[in-house]
Amino acid sequence: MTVPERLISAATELFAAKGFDRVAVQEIVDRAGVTKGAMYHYFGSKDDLLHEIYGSVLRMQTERLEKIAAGDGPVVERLHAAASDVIVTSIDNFDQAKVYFRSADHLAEDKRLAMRSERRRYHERFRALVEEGQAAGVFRADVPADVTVHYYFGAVHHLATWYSPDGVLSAEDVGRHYADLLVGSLRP
Amino acid sequence: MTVPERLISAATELFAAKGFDRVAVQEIVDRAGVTKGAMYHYFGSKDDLLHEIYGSVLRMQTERLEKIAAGDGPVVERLHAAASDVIVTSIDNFDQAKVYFRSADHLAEDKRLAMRSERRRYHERFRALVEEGQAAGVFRADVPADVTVHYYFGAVHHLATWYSPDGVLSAEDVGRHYADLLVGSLRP
DNA sequence: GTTCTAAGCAACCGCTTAGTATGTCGTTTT
DNA sequence: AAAACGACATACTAAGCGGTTGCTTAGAAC
Repeated sequence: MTVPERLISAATELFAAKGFDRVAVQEIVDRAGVTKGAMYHYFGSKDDLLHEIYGSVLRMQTERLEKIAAGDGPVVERLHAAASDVIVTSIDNFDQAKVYFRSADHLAEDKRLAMRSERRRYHERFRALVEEGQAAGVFRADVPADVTVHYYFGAVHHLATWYSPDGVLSAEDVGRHYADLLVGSLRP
Repeated sequence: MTVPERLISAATELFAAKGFDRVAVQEIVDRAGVTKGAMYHYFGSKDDLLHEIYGSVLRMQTERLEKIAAGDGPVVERLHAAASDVIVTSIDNFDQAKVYFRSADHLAEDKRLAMRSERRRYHERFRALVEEGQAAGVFRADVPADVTVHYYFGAVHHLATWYSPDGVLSAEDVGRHYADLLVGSLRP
């Protein structure tokens, strides 16, 4: 691993474990086996590290969602697949996901705005799936799609709080359960 | 308002707006119109303030849940009422709820353990409701009740991130929608 | 083989922070 | 009336923080 990779990796683990504000730059560079000079050579600030982690998760999830949503199966199946996929990939990259889920408001103002628009795009792509099902009459329409999406992603974000990879539930188990609940709640 | 009340109130607003670690004790006492001497007279530490806020929300929610769960209507209605109630009360005390939802891991070790057992009690009371419905055959049983409860409280906690009291949705609207989604997802 | 540059180090700086030690003043107790 | 006490204010400290600044070194370019 190169030095910048080691720094990102160390920062991810530490941010996931203690939260952004509880991690000193010194800890990160210690774990990466370099000094602060090296870190500030590759990254402009501590915020930059967070920004990097945050962005990479968001990009990955967005890509996958768009691919799944653009598939050609019935909308119920596509929504189920998308709902399940976000769980599985979040658990597979659990440290990164934890940082992403819990650190949105630690980003500096300028970077936060940039990220927000990309996050909105993700949200709206998901919402479009729900609305498609509503228009087709296979999903209930008395709950606004927007609310439903917030509802579901609340559940997803909360994974970081309760799920443990050492427990009895595999990532696929949770993904299936969560997707079942979502799709179930949308039955007319 | 007494001085300790003003301190709690100021801390609640600031913690809700910026997060525990981003708030200096000096800011809290400034907003409360006193000095640090006063604060450390009433509270042992900055952590104590958080602990106080955290505990009061938890106590309130637990009390209300137990009252609702112990009612004598059908389990579907009791679960719906409980699910809706937690939303409405969270929004009615939005700053407190925000602090509660987002600050669990900022508590000092000893206080965190104390809180965890009380939170578990809350969680299990809710889970018991779901299991009651499963046993009665009115709820699907292929998703573990435990997972369902985590799922729902994820959605609830996420309120702090997206909901705005100034928007078009009232607390009751959101409460009804969320409860509808939960109960809907549990239909066999 | 000299020059140039990127990579990384060690030391340091200015600032902020939670917490403390002590002082003051009005009220209650004796 | 004296003493004790509760309720704060003032002033301070010790530690930790993110970030900066030269400096050294290793390898590529010519």
